[in-house]
Amino acid sequence: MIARASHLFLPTLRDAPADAEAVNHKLLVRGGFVRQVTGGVWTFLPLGWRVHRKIEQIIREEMDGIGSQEMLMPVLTPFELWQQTGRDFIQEIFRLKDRKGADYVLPMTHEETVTFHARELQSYKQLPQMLYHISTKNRDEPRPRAGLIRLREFWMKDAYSFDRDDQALGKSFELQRGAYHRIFERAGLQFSEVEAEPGMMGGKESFDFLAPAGAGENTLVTCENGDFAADIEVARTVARPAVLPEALASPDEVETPGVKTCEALAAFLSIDVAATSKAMPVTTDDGVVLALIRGDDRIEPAKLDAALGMQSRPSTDEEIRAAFGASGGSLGPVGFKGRIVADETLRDGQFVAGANRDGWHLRGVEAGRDFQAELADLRESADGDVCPNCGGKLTFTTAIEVGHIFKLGTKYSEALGARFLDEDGKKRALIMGCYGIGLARTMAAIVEQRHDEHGIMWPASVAPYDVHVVVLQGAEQIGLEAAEALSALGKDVLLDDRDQRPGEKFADADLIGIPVRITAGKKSLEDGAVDVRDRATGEEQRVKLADLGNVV
RNA sequence: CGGGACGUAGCUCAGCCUGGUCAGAGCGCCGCCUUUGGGAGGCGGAAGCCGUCGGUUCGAAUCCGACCGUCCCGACCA
Repeated sequence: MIARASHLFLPTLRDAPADAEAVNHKLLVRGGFVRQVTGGVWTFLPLGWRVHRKIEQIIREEMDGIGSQEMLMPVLTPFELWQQTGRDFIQEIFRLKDRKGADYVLPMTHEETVTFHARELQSYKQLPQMLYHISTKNRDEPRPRAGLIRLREFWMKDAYSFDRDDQALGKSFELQRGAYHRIFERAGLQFSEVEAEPGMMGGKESFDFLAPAGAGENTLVTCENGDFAADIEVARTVARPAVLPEALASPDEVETPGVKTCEALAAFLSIDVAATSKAMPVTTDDGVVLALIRGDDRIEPAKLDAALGMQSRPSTDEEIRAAFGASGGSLGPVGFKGRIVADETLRDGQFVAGANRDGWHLRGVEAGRDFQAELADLRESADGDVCPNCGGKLTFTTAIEVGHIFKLGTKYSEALGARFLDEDGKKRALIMGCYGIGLARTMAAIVEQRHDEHGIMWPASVAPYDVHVVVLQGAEQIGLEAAEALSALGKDVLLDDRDQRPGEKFADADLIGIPVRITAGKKSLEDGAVDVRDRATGEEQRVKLADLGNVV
């Protein structure tokens, strides 16, 4: 196939839009792949849609390859289904009414709908089943951002597995996991599979596929020795040991006028900051809870909520006053009547803590002796932590969550009554798993990972065209012949036949990032040949038309 | 939803502080000429309700207010 650039809607730009910051945003807009219609809502222009469809096709092939069956579920969904599963409270769901006043949602995921259909599975003999579809999702995002990374409308591949028991679910899960690795490898993406938070999905086990990128919403923690990778929200890494002062037989009150932070406290007492403790009061549905971490740490909210088993938010000044009788800066666990959750780093040893009296602290406070607390991993992994498996050095990388797989269990099947008869004649709820991939995010991640100062460098597997033939003046004939020869070999060819200056054509070619560029110009014409250039390496060689098939 | 920045031509921006030839530039676009292996050059041209509404003023892109929108940080987040 040959596409003539002179006829395409391919609006490349010399400048990036002023409000673009993320690399994927700048390059995809400049290259004429996408345009924003409004916040978080984008059109894929012809070139961008070709890439999107390439990614889609890779996913489709790998899904089909593990026996997952493609179908298509509607976007417009009765709200009633979401009420039945108890997800009607989620803020991000787009809601609308029809003219009769009936409620609908534009869902961000299709558990409800697919489970609605799964009610037709009635016997263990029909299991296992894996169903998927690739289609539009909507989320009423409070803040879309970073180009194609956080959108209000996007395409997703979501697959769902239905099994009779946990063991069978394990098998489905492994099939999906394998397919995910193949999909991202084929898409030319560098990624890590990590343990993750299930979030609003519910369920027990979940893994994220994180692609390191210059822009992204996740932080990937990896060990230099390759034996550890986790999202920072769940990373259990090892903190540096604290230098603790001599132990005291009981807590000792010390006046600390004007000391409000742990750093100031440590300096005032001439001790290691890690020998202090930081009190973080949070408010939950059950009232104020004290979260306690080491003075040099920050709290990881996702871990805290997981430890609490409920959502929390920082307490207000009034709530703190009422609960502690003191203000922030002098809070501590000793004498606090409510629930206390302390980080594991505070399990052993004595720490300095607030005295719940403005301007005073306690030295020699010991968990278990001076206060009772639940111990949990609450701290955010920090620079200087080491690998929990081997003690190796850790690196922290911004990453894009391109995929995620969950073991859901029976949450949706029970809520919607999707049951089957097992061999023993008993009715059981289907055991479900769900598996998602964000298409536009994957595309954005590829751009983030594979670009240089001139533009994108698509891997061949997802490039919008296989070859970019740049025709310069005086070489129109051989350029067309080259394009036709490649087309006859089954290649998709973008033929730049525009009446533009060479520099402009080359710059556009670099920007668009098709892996192979062929230049037909007077220089090569003298040899009856064309110049074949690798976009990624910049290597160029002169090739006779007859030999093109061996090179491209 | 909190904090910050911004909104002038298709894109990037100047002008605003100090109201009155301020409707401007570069790139892009259209026509002609010239040029052709890394965004050349010349001549001519089209193009903006200065985000919207309201207020102040003899007069508003410019000052004030409200609203809308976009981006960034945070909150939030399959």
